Amino acid sequence: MVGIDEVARAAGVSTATVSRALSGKHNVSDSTRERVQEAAQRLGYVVSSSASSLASGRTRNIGVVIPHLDRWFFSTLLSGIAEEVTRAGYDITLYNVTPDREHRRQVFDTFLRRQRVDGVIAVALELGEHESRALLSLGMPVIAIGGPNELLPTLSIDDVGLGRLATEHLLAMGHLDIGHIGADPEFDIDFHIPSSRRHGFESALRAAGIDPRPELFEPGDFTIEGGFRAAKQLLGRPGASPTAIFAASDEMAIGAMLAARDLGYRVPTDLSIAGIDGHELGRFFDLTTVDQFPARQGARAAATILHELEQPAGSVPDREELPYELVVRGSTARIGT
Amino acid sequence: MVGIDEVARAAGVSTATVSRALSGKHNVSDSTRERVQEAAQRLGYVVSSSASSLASGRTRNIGVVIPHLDRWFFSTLLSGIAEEVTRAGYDITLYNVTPDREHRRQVFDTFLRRQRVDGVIAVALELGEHESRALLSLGMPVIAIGGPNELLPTLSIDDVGLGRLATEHLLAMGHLDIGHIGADPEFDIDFHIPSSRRHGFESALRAAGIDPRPELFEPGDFTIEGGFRAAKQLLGRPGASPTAIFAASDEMAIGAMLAARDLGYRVPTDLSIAGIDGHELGRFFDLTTVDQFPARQGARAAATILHELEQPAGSVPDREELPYELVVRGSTARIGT
DNA sequence: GACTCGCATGCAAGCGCTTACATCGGTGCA
DNA sequence: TGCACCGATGTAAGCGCTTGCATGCGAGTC
Repeated sequence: MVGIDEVARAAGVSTATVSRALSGKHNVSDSTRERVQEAAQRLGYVVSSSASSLASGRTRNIGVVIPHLDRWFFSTLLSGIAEEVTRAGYDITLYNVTPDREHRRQVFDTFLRRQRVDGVIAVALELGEHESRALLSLGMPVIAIGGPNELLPTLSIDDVGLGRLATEHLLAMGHLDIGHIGADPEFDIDFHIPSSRRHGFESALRAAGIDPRPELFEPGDFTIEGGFRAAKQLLGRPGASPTAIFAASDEMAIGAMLAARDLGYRVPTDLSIAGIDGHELGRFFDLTTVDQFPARQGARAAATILHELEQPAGSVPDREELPYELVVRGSTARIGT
Repeated sequence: MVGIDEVARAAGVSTATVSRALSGKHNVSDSTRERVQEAAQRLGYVVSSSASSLASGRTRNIGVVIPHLDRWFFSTLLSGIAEEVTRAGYDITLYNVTPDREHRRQVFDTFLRRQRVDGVIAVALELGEHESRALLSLGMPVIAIGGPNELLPTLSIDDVGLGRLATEHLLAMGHLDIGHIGADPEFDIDFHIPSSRRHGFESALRAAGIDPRPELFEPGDFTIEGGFRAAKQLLGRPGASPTAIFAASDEMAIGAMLAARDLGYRVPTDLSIAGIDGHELGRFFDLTTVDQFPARQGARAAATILHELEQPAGSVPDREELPYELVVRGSTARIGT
């Protein structure tokens, strides 16, 4: 591996000048810079990140803490982060936290503290106080996407509003008997998103003068299969007979569509179905949804961190709301049409 | 941030001993090691990866070069890598190569050469000679998953065999008129997997004494939607009338199932459908497939690299075949049942 | 013409670890 | 008892860069 002194020799300057020329500092004459760049190019020189990091204290690397890699929402979000981060010439190192307590503790207390990264993006994790403090104590820019977090700067989405918007859409189409597939109350302890959506659902109903009926609710696990099972349950329940279903995720909504079809319902003629997320399959299934633009969420978090790194002047804003948008497609219609 | 000398002072030993104790070297007495560990724990000391890397030349970090983060196959594979790598206490840094030529060149010629990683896993990329050589010249263990590659150690899957196996299954069920959704010949230049599967398909037919009929082929883009479109095309074509369809991916097969249902076919009574991949949705759609275990592919590549890193004795085997397995479910049946 | 100033460049001291080598007590054996 | 040997520990020289400070030089100022 060629080192900086070889380049210095080749360009006839000191290593200090090579370092300055290559890292784009402004106090190098143009001619020198060109000569250095040409020499570096010719010799195939690339700075060693460990040496550079040690000397400068900057790694040009962003840590991403993420609970799942193989779920659509997360991988899409990660993709958004990756694009933005790569564009800025930074690398990404991945910390895939599993449900395993011990491993999770290790990520926060050890892995992230190895000074391998300049900043951290924590994706859709419900962080405990210890974990939040661990992130804070890293002494570097940190941003959380998702759950509200008192201690950390957060890019959060209004899950109550998301649920309300989807429900209001169904109400606006004249539906009064709306089923809901969502939060299993069991999970609520450390995963609040689904129950927020459910609150949005119920508050929209109440605002329209409708009392939520327990028999119109069915828990689901956020997969297509789970939505399918839940919808069969809901639609088969005596006395339930909803004219619309709001599922707390697009994957469950798609499962519900398939279940409805299975049971002989025509969507949307007999049953309207709406979801949340903006899943890529939504277009294919012609699913009405509230899009939350996960790729853009990732890109935005990345941009915020990068900005903070380049201009430490403005600190990360404490709390920012992410946009969402109702996308009306063919799975919902006015009642009775 | 506490440094190694604080720990040394607290434990009453030299920094050398701290380093040895913490990195699990064997020439430290048990009592000293405990004292050091206790002190490190108490002070919250974690070694700085850049300092450690610079001094030792080892980063404890694996680079993963991957073309998509948001496609099921890739994210599942990545998930497999992550689990294995994390278990060994290594980090992962992600190099998400995009179709952009310039960016791609940068990844191979610059990013990977920053000495940030100890080894590289290149996932399902068709690497050009320049790129292969760039990886080789890194002077570290490298492994490619997917395409056959003359120059690099490869974990490859027999795509011809995969296609043949799926086809043989359909033949064994008595099908003679088998449609195929797969390789768009246009893509063949830098993406050979689908055409290998197609070759497998055709060779199985020929071995059974059947000549492939061009009207029973339709290109697809590996998405559900693409499979849906292709199946409609294929099933609507006058004179085609297949009794079975083999799609080169599960996502296309699922699209084909939905299209068939749309057109009034009963699956498998009127039409058998088989795919390839082992997609998580396959179980839900009761899809017969040839599973290629992507998560295990990732885990295996990771294990190979890690092993090589720990025991540089045995070098990475040049070429290893990945296993695959026919999973028969309800989407295929004997003809005429 | 002497002096100041600013810019380009060089010098050299680290950044925080790892590790080859030296040192120092024991142990075991003749 | 003396000597070789071995395991635990310390000493200190880097690892390959970055950057504060010093230097030198040409231009601008009075």
